[in-house]
Amino acid sequence: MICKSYDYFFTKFANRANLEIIFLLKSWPMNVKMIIEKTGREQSATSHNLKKLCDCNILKVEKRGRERFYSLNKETVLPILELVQKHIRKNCKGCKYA
Amino acid sequence: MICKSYDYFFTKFANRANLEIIFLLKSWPMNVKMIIEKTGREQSATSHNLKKLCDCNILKVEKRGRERFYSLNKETVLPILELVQKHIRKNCKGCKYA
DNA sequence: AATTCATATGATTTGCAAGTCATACGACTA
DNA sequence: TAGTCGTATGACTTGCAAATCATATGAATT
Repeated sequence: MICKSYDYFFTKFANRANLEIIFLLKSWPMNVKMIIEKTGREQSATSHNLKKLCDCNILKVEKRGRERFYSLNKETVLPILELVQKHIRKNCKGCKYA
Repeated sequence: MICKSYDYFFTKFANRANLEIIFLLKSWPMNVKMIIEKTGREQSATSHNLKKLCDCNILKVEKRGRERFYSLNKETVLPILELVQKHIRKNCKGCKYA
């Protein structure tokens, strides 16, 4: 069924921690330490999250020494976020969390 | 935090049953009975799902007698689905579910 | 070579969203 | 007005994704 891959993709965005990482990396690439500092979450949890985000190419990694720099796949992710923002602004005035 | 409303929105798409409904309603509006028939899922579950999808205006409802017709908010949802499809095709060749 | 630093990994636990079950409700029909 | 049809609702249960915990890895530094 086609829905599977969509589900798989959307799942990554349906998570506060992941979204925080994504929004954070809109500015510039960061290594794990920086990401942890900014988000205030656990190292291990963050590492798991980063892996999943890489799995479907929402993020990409680059190794430098013992650090790893994660960057956002802006080409496809930013336009999606824009459309979603548009929807939220237009349609979610009365919504629970908007 | 801004992420909340995004999370809330994306959660609706990160679910097989919901996605099936969304894709189904790309063709035309349907009442609950039709939706159940096509998806093969439980009436009660479907009703819960439909409610959530309406909550953030991914779907809208129209009452006709004792039936309720659900239709997709094509204006904002279709463009999002297209971009996501694009991402999946490009970036998820080797992904678990793509 | 031992230690520390940056990060990943695997196993386990846990929280919560989604499904189930039972029931309610309102609109139509006989 | 009793019954049934289409759908919603609320309480309860459950499955699974995400967080946690403990440990590993590999690269730098001493």
